[in-house]
This record gives sequence, C-alpha cells and structure tokens, in this order.
Amino acid sequence: MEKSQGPGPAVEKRRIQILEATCTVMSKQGIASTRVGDVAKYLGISTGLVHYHFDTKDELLAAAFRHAAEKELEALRLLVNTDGTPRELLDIVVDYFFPASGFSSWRLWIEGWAVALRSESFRRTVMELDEAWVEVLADTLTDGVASGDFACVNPRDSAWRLACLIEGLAIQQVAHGGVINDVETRRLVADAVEAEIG
Amino acid sequence: MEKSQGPGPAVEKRRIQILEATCTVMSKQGIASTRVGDVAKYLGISTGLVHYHFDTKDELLAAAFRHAAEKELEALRLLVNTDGTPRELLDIVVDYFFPASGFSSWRLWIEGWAVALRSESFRRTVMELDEAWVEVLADTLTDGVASGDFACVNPRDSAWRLACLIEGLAIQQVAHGGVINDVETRRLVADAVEAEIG
DNA sequence: TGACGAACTGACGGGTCAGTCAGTCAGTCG
DNA sequence: CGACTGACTGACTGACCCGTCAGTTCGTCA
Repeated sequence: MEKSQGPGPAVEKRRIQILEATCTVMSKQGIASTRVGDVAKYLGISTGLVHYHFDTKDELLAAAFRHAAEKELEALRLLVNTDGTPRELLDIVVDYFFPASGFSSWRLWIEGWAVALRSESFRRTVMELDEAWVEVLADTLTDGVASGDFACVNPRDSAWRLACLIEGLAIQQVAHGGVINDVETRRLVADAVEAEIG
Repeated sequence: MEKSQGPGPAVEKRRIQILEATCTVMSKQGIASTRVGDVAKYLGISTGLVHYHFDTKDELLAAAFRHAAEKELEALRLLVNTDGTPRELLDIVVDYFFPASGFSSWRLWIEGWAVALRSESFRRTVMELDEAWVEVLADTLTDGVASGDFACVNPRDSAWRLACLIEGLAIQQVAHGGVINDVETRRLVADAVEAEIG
C-alpha cells in the first residue's frame, strides 16, 4: 500500500489501536490488574503481537496512560478555545472536571498518581499533564483579570488552589463516596471560585 | 504469663507486630508490591505464621493500612487536645498535614485511594479516616467561630475546602514534585486559611 | 508424666503471567 | 517466479508468589 519509510502508517495505526484498547481495559480493571493478555483478548490478537509493538508491559501502560491524558487535555483546550465571556469560559473549565461531567478519567488519574510514586515515566506524565491543565485554568483567570471581570490578586495561585481543591474533592467523591456528593462538590467549588475572583 | 481468654495477649502482640511490619514494608515498596514473604522476612518468621494470623493477603494489607491510619489520626487528636488559642490550634492541625512535617503517610494515602477504587475494605477505611480528620479540622474551626476568633460562614464547608486543597497539593508535591514545592504549598494554604477565617 | 493445644516452620502445589521464539502468511521487489 | 521482509500467531518457559499442610516445639494442665 505504501513504501516503507520508518514505521509505516499501518504500524502506527495498530499501535494506537493497542493503546486505546489498553486505556479501555485499564479503566475497567484498574492499572494494576491490567494484563497483556487482557488487551490482546480485547482486540482478538495474540499477546505476541502486543509485545511486537511494545517491548514491556510497563512501556505499554505508560504510553496508554499518556495517550489517554493527552486526548483529554486536547478536548479541554478545544472546549475553551471558543468565544465567551471570561466567566463563561471559567465555568466551562471548572465544570469539565466534575466527576459527574464529561471528564471520565478521575479513576484513572487517582491510580496514575499512585503509580507515579514508583514509576519515572508515569511521574513525568502526571506532572506534565497536571501542570498543563492548571495552566488552562490560569490562562482563563488571567484573561478575566486583564478584561477587568475577575479580581484575583494572583491568577496563578488561584488556579493552583482551585485545581487542587477540585482534585481533592474528586478523590472524596470517586474513591470512597463518603459524605461528599456531586451537589455538595459543586457548592463547595462554586463558593471557592467566588472567593478567588470576587 | 496469663490465662488464655479468647485470643491471648501474646497473639495480639504478634498480630500488631505483623501489622507494623506490613506498614513498614508497604511504605517502602508500595502496597501493590508488598509480598507476604517480604513481611515474613522482615520479621524473620515464616510465611506460614503470617497466614496463621491473617487468612489472606488482602485482609493483612487492609488491616495494616487501617492500623497505620488510626495511629496517625490518634497522634493528631493528641496534638490538638492541648491548650491554645483557636488560631494556634488551627495552625497545628494544618501544619500536621504538610508533606514535609510529621505526617509521613501521604505516599501510603495516595496508594490507599487508588486501592479503594477496587477494594471494599480499603474504601471503608479511607472514607472513615478521611472524614475523621476533616472533622478534627471542622471542630477546630467551629470552636474558633464560637469564641469569635474566626468568621467562617460555614465551618464545615471551610474544613472540607481546606482539607481537599491540602490533599490536592500533597499529590502535586509528593506524587510528582512538579512546580509545587513546600514553600509554595505553605503560601497557598496560608492564603486559603486567611480567606476562610478572615 | 503424659496428653493436649497453641504457636510456629518450611517445603510444596498450583495458578498466574510477562516475555520469547520458531514458524506462518501475505505482500513486495527484482 | 523466487527471494525477502514485516506483521502476526500461539505454544511455551521460567519466575513469582499465595495459601496449604504435615510436622515440630513448647508451655500448661490434669
């Protein structure tokens, strides 16, 4: 179909297919319980083929996690890259990360942080992606300050505080679903947002 | 040394010894990489003995995690149970949870949340203990409001916001140590505390 | 003293799973 | 056509590790 030039596009296609399958399996079973055999079975291929494309299981899991995280970040950037008042954009960003909303990866992220404690490649990924999405939030706040809509003393600080608050609340809600439910999460975050930009 | 009455005190002693050894190994290697054999080797006993006291590995890990968490909570309660102005007590509680301070279990907690996604007993433990330590914070705030030192609109909400903020920051700092360091964490939390009680 | 049971050992069975490897098959190039 | 290559298979291996169990030790009680 095409001349061989480095890895052909067919190979790249298969790679991505395996990555997305791995994401699906990881989401369903958890990172720690994901077997190479599960991914292979999910696609109806052999385990040998998975190892043909990824040397080790660790490499596969790290690549799949990064793949999922980057797709999610891209979706957020697309969402923010629209017209609207700073307040509308801020609401979009904040809303995106509510466990009950479009952002479906909290479970994966919670596991990702844990794996990052021991794996260098996971550490890099969660660090880069965490910082990237805080940056989206910080940019939104900065724009609002510039236009006079928001009154943050320091938009970057506000962004980190809001991001970490949302992360913490997501853990409460997703990991053990105690007294913190979705309604309460929204109220707590809404108050914090007002305090930061008020 | 003593009559046998249910499980003798010697058994209980051994149980706790195994629990603490398990905590040590879990902290060093991570929950997922903790083997029954590692715990046994650490104590210089056989794996059979570990299974004599704990039916399954899951039961052992869950019990050890709860043991560690309860000890840490008890230490916090002791710390707060002293005389001092509401402001001093609040500082003690907040300070206790900085990654660089006495609370040495952030790594374990981050893993605990991840395990809680799949294990019912871990879920219960992290839920109960998370809520218990927020309650300590909430009580401190409530006392301060009652004495007129603090001006929270809703101490319980403030407690949850501060707790989740600290959790989120701890993840940034402990799990991947990006741009958020200890100095910055303290500043971000201090500002949030002022905003909540101001 | 001898019976008994609780605490403990260490070897082992059995299952799981990552990674390997010899070989197949289809497509391509000369 | 025939040599060659890249994608792929599936059986296999070697390591790991949980949980079991037959047997040992030792203190206690009759």
